[in-house]
Parts: sequence; structure tokens; C-alpha cells
Amino acid sequence: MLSATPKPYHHGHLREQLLLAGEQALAEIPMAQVSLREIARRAGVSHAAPKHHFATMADLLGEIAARGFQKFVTSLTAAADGSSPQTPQARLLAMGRAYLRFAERNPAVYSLMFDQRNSCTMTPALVQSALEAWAQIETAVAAITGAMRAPVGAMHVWSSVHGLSMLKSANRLPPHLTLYAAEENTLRMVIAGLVES
Amino acid sequence: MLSATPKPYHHGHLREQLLLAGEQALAEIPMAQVSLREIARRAGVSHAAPKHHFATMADLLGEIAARGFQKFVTSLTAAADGSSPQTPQARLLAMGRAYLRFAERNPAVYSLMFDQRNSCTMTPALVQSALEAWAQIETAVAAITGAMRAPVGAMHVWSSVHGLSMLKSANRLPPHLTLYAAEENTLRMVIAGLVES
DNA sequence: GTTATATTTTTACATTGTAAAGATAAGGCG
DNA sequence: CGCCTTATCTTTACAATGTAAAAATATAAC
Repeated sequence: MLSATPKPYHHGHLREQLLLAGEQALAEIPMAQVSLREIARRAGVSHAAPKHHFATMADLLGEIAARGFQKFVTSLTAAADGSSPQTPQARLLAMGRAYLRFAERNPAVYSLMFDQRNSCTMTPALVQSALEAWAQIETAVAAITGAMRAPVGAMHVWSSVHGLSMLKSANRLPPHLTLYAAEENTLRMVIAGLVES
Repeated sequence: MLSATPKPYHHGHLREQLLLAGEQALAEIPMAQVSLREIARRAGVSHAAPKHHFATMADLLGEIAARGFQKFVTSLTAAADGSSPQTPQARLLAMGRAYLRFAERNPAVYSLMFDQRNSCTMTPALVQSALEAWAQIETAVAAITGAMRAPVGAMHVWSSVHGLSMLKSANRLPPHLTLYAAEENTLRMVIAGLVES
């Protein structure tokens, strides 16, 4: 009865194209203007076409967020495994820098990944990849603090970099700070807090 | 020609009532359902009535956010000046706890205060009260680190508590953490990072 | 009391997300 | 190949939203 053909019928790859169009829109226009109809427009289909691939807009955004988390995990891994022999601290520092860079380069997707307004659905894929990211940081922290203290330590680290990213993209940091140096110092303080607590 | 009467004409205090209705709505219903028309409904006026008091919905929300920052500053001050003789660390710890409590009790207003989507206007009042909050934390940090390092230290502290608040309200913290203890530990690590860096 | 002005309501419009019905093309099967 | 089922997309429709303009109404000034 059912064909398991990977390619859809008319458009080609509408589902994938909608995701790409959504990501493109999030990168190009202010978030408030990203609508389902706008995404459909960019994909070159009618405004109701997405319905058969995503029941609701929150589902589409949820999948975009999940994909964001995957790229995010990839970025952190790449940064951590970058230059070969490292101390655990240097490794965590590299991950922290990669974290901040990802948030800076993908502000809209990043804010979707940590959305406060339930505008994106918590699909299993989203939860899954979010937990992966968490585990990744927890592992890096464990190498410094030991497994016992890793959960709490990871929460400390994540809170700091997440908070800094959000404050920055929301323009809620006071103007008299030179950002780059402040970021580096924050990362150092976070790690110091880990070690000394 | 112009009267500087503080009380409006028909309704009584529509401007104030709209702000109250907005705050009430933010506290009672999910954020996605808070609309200008809903707020007008709660104030018992037509959907276009707000126009003469707030040019746009973002302006109304901006003023609600500004008021949020004012209450926020008040809460932090109260917590800091609570029990009389304190070490600088104890004082900062109390402020950190008050910060987390405010965010927990007013999640919608809090997320408006740090809005990512430009859904609220950056009125001068908003900027002003946000800077006050910042100065307050910076002062408390300066008592520990000295004025020189206070700006960077304040950024570290604020990032941590803000990040933790957001992660919590967005449900992005892993489930296996017992929250209260983790919060206390995070605050301790933040302060340790301040001192030892 | 009359007039000017501030405030609110009515009415209107473009846009949005979603639902349902209709059109279209692909695949299965004779 | 020809028919039919099914997946995909479009058309059409509807309720809700933010904003704008016009009409109505109450307050203040004189």
C-alpha cells in the first residue's frame, strides 16, 4: 500500500526545503516577521502546503530548533577536539568559546532553541539533542571536578554562557564594557569557580 | 489650553488600568495568548482604546517591562539590606537568591524584561531602570573584588543568575537535578569564581 | 451655555495560523 | 496501457490579531 519512497511527489523535497527556508528566514529577517506564510513564500509554495509536513508552525520551528541543537553539538565537539593535547580546563575553555560563537552567529535559531514562549514544539528529537548537548558539557566538566560534582558544575557553566549569550543578543549589557575581553574573563571566572568551590 | 490634570477623562485611569490588566494577563495566561485586544478586554474597553495611551503594543509591553525592572531593583535592595551586618559575600548571595526568586515568581514579566524579539519598546524608562539594576549588582560586586574588577565581575554574576533563570523557565535543565541545592551551589561557585580569579 | 479638545467606540483593512474542500500528480495493479 | 487509490499541493474560508481612520462622546475652558 504505502510506498517508502524518500522523495516526495510534486515539489521534490518540500519538507526539507521548508526547514531550509525557515532557517534562512530566521537568519535574514527580524524574528517577529518570520511567519509560516513567509516561509511558504520562500519555499515557493502556497501558504497551506506546509500542513501536510508539519501539523502546526510550532512543529516546524521545533524541528528547526532540534537541527540547531545538532549543529550546536557538532560545533562544540569540533572545538573541544581541535588542538590535540589539552588540559581539561583548556578543553572546557575552548567549548565555552565555541558556545558563545555559535550563539552570536545564529541568534534567532539559538533563541528558538531556548524558547520561553512555547512557540516551538518539544519534539522527541529536540529533547534528545538538547540532552546530548548537556551530556557533552557535563563530560567536559567531569574531567575537572570529578563525576560526583559534574552535574552541578555543568549547570554552573551552562548558566553562565547561556546567560551571557542572551544578555548580549538582547542588548541588556551595559555599554561601557569591551565585550571580547569581558567574555574571556567571564569564562575564566566560571572555570575558577568550578575548580575552587 | 492644556490641562495638566493627572486623572484622565472618561474611564478614570485607563492608562494605569491597561498596565495592570497587562501584568495580570501575563501572570495568568500563557504568553502567546496575551494580545492587545485581550488586555483591552480585561480593562473593559474597546480594542482600540489603548491607542491614545500607547501608540503600539510594544510600547505598552515596554512600560510593563520597565515597571518590572523597578520592582526587581526594589526586591534586590530589600534582600541586600535584609539582615543588618553582613560580609560582602553574604550580601551578594542574598541578592542572588532574590534574583532567582523574582524570576521564578514573575516568569512572563521577567522574560519580557530580557526580551529577544523586540516585542517591547526600549523606552528611556526601561533603559534607565535596567541600568539601575546593573549598577546595584556592580556595587555589590565591587565590595568583593574592588571597583577595578567590578564591571567584569558583575557581568559574570549577572550572566549566571540570568542564564539559570532562563534555563529553568524554559525547561531546558536536565531532569535529574534537584533544583534548590543546585541553585545554591551555582551561587556559591559564582562567588568563588569572583574571589579566586 | 457654547466651543474646543481629550478620550473612547465603530468601522475598516491587511496579515496571520489553521481547517476543509477541491485539484493534481504519482504509484499500484489489472 | 488504463484505472483507481493515495499522497501532495492549491483554493477557499474563517476567526483572531495589530493598527489606522472616522464617528461619537464626555470633559474642560471660556
